[in-house]
Amino acid sequence: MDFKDVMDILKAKGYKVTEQRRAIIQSIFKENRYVSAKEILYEVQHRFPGLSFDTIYRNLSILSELELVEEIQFNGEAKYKMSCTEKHHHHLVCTNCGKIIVLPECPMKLLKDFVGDFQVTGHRFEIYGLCKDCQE
Amino acid sequence: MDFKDVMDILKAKGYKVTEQRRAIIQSIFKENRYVSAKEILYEVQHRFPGLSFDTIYRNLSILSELELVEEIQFNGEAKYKMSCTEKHHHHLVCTNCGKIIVLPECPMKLLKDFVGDFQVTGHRFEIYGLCKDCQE
DNA sequence: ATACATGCAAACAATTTGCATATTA
DNA sequence: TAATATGCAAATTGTTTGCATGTAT
Repeated sequence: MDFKDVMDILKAKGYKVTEQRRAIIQSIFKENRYVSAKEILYEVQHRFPGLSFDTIYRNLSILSELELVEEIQFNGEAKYKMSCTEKHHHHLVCTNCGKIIVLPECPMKLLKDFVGDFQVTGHRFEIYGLCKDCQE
Repeated sequence: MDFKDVMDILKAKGYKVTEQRRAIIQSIFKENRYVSAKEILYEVQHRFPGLSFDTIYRNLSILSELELVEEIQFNGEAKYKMSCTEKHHHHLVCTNCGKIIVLPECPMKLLKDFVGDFQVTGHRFEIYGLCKDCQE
């Protein structure tokens, strides 16, 4: 899944291709890590000085609805990256810069038998740390 | 670790034992699940009609600092439960009422070899679902 | 032309802070 | 009495919404 695929999905759903939308999505794609609305704004404002948070949030909300982005909370602030479409997997996440590394195993296999009478709707597994560059 | 232990730790750190603090901490203890600041307020306001969010947040912040509570984010809202002191473990969490069940395995054992040059500071593993009572 | 997008300003909700007063040790 | 806590009000931060205008189809 690349930039063009995402835009095609949006088009197919009736959403329009605007300069701002392209810039926002490209900006998220460019980083292989989780970015906040604020980081996206700073990035995109170079080209679109008038661009504001509403537009970013509205676009993030559409992308989220269509599951085209993955969302994570870092102390009360949401950060986003484009969804991976490879098979189900988990991440090692740098808590400083948001950088991610894909983990090779899903731990759910260990736990199939322990959910009791819960109706499982999802799970989250993330390892946090500092990447090489952020270890100062 | 019970209520008295927590109060003793606070006392030892120079924090004072007030009626409100006791009520807040007791209210979190009483529920074996994650509760929000709002839920704590509603609970405790019966006995302390004047009690306000600032006091709850200030207390949660102290408890968090001392790692006496565990925190989780449910769509932008923080929820808390008293820390478990048993050995390291993970939870099955009901996304509707915050109820938790302790899981018997930590998946980190599967993944020791894959962290590369990350300096690991922590990990999170949670299974989400609906508990029996919330499946309507 | 019509529907969807944007930008502005204003609204919101969760959380935090300054300050005067009250309470604990 | 000295240090910490509380309550109030107001500020802050992240996010959302109403509305008029602009732009893509």
